[in-house]
This record gives sequence, C-alpha cells and structure tokens, in this order.
Amino acid sequence: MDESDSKMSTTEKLLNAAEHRMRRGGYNAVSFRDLANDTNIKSSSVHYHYPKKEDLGTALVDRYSKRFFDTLNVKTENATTMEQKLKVYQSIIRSALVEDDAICLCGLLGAEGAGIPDVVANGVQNFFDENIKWLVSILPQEMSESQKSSMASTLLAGHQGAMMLARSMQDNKIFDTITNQLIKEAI
Amino acid sequence: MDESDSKMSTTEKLLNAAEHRMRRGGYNAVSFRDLANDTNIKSSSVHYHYPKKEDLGTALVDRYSKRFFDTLNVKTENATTMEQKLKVYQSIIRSALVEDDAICLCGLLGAEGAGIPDVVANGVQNFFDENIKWLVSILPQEMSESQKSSMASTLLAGHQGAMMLARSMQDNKIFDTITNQLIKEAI
DNA sequence: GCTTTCATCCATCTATTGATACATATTTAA
DNA sequence: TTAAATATGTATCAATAGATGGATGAAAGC
Repeated sequence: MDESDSKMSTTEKLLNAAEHRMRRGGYNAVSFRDLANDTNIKSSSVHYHYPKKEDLGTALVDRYSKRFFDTLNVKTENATTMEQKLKVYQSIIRSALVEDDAICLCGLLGAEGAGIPDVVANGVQNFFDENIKWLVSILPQEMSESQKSSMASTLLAGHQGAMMLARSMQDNKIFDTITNQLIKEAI
Repeated sequence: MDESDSKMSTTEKLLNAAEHRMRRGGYNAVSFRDLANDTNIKSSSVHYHYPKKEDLGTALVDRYSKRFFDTLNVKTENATTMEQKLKVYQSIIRSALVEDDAICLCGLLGAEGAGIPDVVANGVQNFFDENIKWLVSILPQEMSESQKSSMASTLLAGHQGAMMLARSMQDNKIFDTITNQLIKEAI
C-alpha cells in the first residue's frame, strides 16, 4: 500500500497511484503527468507501461476486480450461514470505503458510464455481473431464481449507493446504517 | 427540452446542454467549448453567463434539485398512502433514467466527490439531505425516528445505486427490479 | 564480448482546457 | 436621445491533456 516502497514494481506503483486518484475523482481525474510525479518517473515512461489511457483503465479495473473477489473468497471460507457471508461482503466494501477513504472504483466508473472507453466500461459491467452471481449463490435455495436475482441486485445497488452517499454526506455511519438495514431485510 | 428552441433563453440552453453532458460523463466531461458549440455561441459568451465552471456547476445542481422537488411535490399532491408517495418517488427517478437516458446529476457528482469544487459538492449534499428529509416525512408515524432515518437512507441509496447499475449493465429493467424490491420491503 | 530486451528519459507535438481583455452590437430606461 | 445595462464576438493566454519518436542506459541470454 506504500507507493514509495522501492521493492514495488513500477507497474504496481503506477496502479496504486492511479487507483488512489481514480477512486476519488474519477477517470478524468487521472493524468499521465500526475502518475509520473507520484512515481518519480517521466510521463513518457508511464506510456511505456500503459500505452493508452484505456490500457491503464482496464488494468486497474481487472486488478480491482480480482482483488475484491480473492478477498471475498478467502474471508468467506469459514462462513457457513448466509448472514455470515453477507456480513463479510459488507465488511469488505466497508473497509474499501473507510480504510481506503474512497468509493468503489467500479461504482465511480459505472456512474461515469458514457464518459469512459468501452473496454473499461465492459470491465465494470463484468465486475457487477460477478457481484450479482456471487450474491445469488449465497442466497437460500428455497428462494426462487427471480427472488434471488432481485434480492442480489438490491443488495449490490444498496451497497454501492451507500458508499456514494457516505462520501457525499461525509458521514461513514450512514454506510453502516444502510447496509445493516439491507442485510436485516435480506435475512 | 429542445435546446434548439429559439424561444429559450441562452442560460436555459446552456444549462440544458451542460446537464445533458454532465449527467452522462460527469463534471469533467463538460467543457466551455462544447457548450458553446451546443448553443451556437462563443465560449467567451458562455463565460459571460457563468464566469467560472463552478458557477455553472452550482447553477446546474440548484436547477436540478429545484426541478426534482417541484415535480415531487406536484405529483404527490393527491397521493394519500405512503405506498402511493413512494411510487411517485420511484417513477420520477425512473423517468430521469429512462426518458433522459442518463443517471441522476447528483448521484454522479456525488460519486466524483473529491474531484469537484466544494460549492458544487455542497449542493449535492444538500440534495441528498432534502431527499432523506422528504422520505422520512412520508414514513409512518408509528416508526421510531431512527427507524425512519435508516429506512429513508436505504431507499435513497437503493434508488441511486439502481440508476448506476442500470446504466453500467445497460439494462433499465434492473432499476425496476431493485426499486420494486425496496418499496416492497418498506411497506 | 556481443546482442537483444526492458526500462527510462529527453524533447516535442497537437489538441483542449478554463479563463481573460477588449471591442462590438443589442436592448432597456431615464 | 442618450446612457447604461445586457449580451455576444474577436483574439489570445498559459496550463494541461494524451501521445510519440528516438536516444540512452541497464540487465539478461547467448
């Protein structure tokens, strides 16, 4: 998490710096020059690693997505009940908000929708697809497919909206309030 | 709604063009030159009406906010039950998504949070504050204040998240699915 | 040792950004 | 009618955007 760590590869440093900026201001809030300054190289060298900005964007979304689901899988390994799994889901997103002090990369890029390259938007869509699939997979078998599907979408939308609201209103407590409410209703 | 209408004032045309762009790509997706082209005037003339970009941004948020609550008040005039009022709330946001083919201006600006001027962010925060106040006001008196507060926040976050998801996944049906689910749970 | 690959830098390009000074119409009001 | 307010245009800035060509060094493989 420390961009000045000399043991970190340049691409790692670049992705960290880019994620930090993009999760705060969005796609257009990231410039090659800023990243160059952040990592103490020249902007042309940034282009060496990521020729076009959309290359950086897709790499960023891919890494974010992978990290999210890896963490999710690890932390739900010993969870048995749906409630336990939902609490893990909530806590991972919560730390993305509180510890990273930023919202979800895909939530922001998803909102910017028409303003970002198609390849990046596809990665975002894929992230949400997988979210819904995972949520559906943990919901009780007794529920119908359509019930599970709508419950999963609601949980996803609620968590994403809760992050956005917490940032807009500068009040992280509202994230807990909303997501607790959602989970309570889902159980 | 027609920016080429000659009866429209220049500021009206400017705000329409700016809203159209900003609700799709975000704050940084709007430039003075684009607006100048959209409205067939010069970019310096745009600066006459809105000296700084944040002036345009605040005017945009103010107008959006006012329009939203005006519509909400008019359309809930004859609504008696909470369910009826919630359905109106849902339908107004739905047409913002479907008819305007864009997400909520404040939802997008809220997500961009740290990347936009403070005055604009304040307007966004105010919009959400008023949303919660309105939602709290229509919830049943039997509920405790804290119950109402968390229910209102959940409804707001859910509707905002639902718009974002519908756009990201290019599927407006998911908006209906989510918001119907939310309203069902609230009743 | 020589060559190839990887990584970085230097210099630069074109396009666009928000913004300004100043001139010129057009409309309104005294 | 004239003066003031309103609105638009001309011309231009400095700053920043994404992107590229080619030189330079460092490391790896043969």
